[in-house]
Amino acid sequence: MLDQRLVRENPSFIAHELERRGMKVDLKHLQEIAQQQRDLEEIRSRLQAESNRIGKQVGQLIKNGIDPNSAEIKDLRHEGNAIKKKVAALEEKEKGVVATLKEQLLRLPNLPSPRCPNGRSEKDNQEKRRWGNPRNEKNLKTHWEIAEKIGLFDTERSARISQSRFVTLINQGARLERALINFMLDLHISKGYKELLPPVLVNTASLTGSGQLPKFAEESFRCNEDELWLTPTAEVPITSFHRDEIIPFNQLPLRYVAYSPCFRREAGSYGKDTRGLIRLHQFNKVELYWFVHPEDSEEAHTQITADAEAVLQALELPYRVVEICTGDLGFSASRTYDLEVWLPGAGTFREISSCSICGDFQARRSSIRTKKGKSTLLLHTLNGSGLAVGRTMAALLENGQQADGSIKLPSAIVPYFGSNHLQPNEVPN
RNA sequence: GGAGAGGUGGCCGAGUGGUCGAAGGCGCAGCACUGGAAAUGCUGUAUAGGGGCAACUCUAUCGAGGGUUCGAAUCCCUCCCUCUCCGCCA
Repeated sequence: MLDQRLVRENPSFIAHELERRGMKVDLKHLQEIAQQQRDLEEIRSRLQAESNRIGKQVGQLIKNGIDPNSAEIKDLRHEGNAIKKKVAALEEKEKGVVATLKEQLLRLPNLPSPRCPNGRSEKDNQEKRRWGNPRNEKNLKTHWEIAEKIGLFDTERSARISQSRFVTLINQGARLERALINFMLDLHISKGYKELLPPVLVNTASLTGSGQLPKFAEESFRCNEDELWLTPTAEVPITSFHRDEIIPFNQLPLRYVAYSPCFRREAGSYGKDTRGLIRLHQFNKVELYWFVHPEDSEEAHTQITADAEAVLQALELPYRVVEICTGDLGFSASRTYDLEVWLPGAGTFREISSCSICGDFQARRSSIRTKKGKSTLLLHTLNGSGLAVGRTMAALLENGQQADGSIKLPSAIVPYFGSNHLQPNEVPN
């Protein structure tokens, strides 16, 4: 959420910054509402002060022994009642104004960082660097072709269980997924991250706090009978882990790592990536999340990205780092680096991690502050995948494929998986 | 699901209609004392939004929302949450 004061005092700045995102917004109306809200509050609070004064006066008089039924007291009561009527009318109006204001504020995305490069779309994202040596042989298989041969997962039967875009991992597939989750968690924990295993059913306030609601309701699965949603990312519960808190300055930064299944409706992506592990309604992810002092957030962004990269490097997976331009920036982010892993079977780089700095955007929505001396201020939040597990498995399959149909696995995963390779399954599923 | 108890400041805990943002204690910070510390003493110690250069000041907040009243932490209604016992269950 954007600062209400900024809306009031400098709406043209906001409009200009949102234009960098490709949004054309007229904030004149919103500014008026914000101003109106403040004016109403001012008038109302002045009346309330008057009302309080009368209340105290009556109390004092009665205490001093004046007859509660005297004319003097009666007059004060009348006066009090008159003010109360005025306040009630103002309050009702103010409530409506506040609701409208909040509703509209919650739908505005974060302002892009001054460092975020301008651009209109995905096409204008900037490649920053590459790591590793991508394989480029012809006739490399896609991960779903490989997986079918080895018997790692079953999508057809999963549709029977659920719908399309769900997967059941089988045998070595299931084992490898577990191994990857544990490997990633241990790697991050060894760097000082604190592990959380949060609920995956989250309430509306949580989704609003991190920015998924109210604008992207159609992207999340919702429970019918309860005010609960399936979380689309562990970023949501982690943000709300500290909602409405003031975290002492000396406790920052707080760095969390959390594994969670993630649920996304993927509305509007029908027909895209229909095969394999790339785009599912349910997938596993290990998420990194930082709460930092505002002054430290730029540096933290570099570090959280490096921590995500460390997973790819340990797994010997070639990737590139892409800086997202203003036109492609996520709703809550002010600046983002995507990590894209090389998928030789598909012959493309695919996003496997997105590392964003959200500034005070989520902190304001979730009311998470820090305290330095006497002054409290909103802190900054950052998140990054470390990594999307299904996509990591896809990358391992495509990058590790051998001429004989087996898959060579990186040594880092051996202690977790128990083997350095995968063999085609002899037994049909 | 049934029965009961309860939600007050960073924590504990008092407060059942009148100047209560809220006693007391703990914790924390500063100062004094000390060679240094402990102990002790004094002072301070919520958040948000307005106004003011500032000192300061106004409003709101005692789980949430309504209501009664000149006045509500205190009375009434609704909801949420927590705890205990029983039932059920992984």
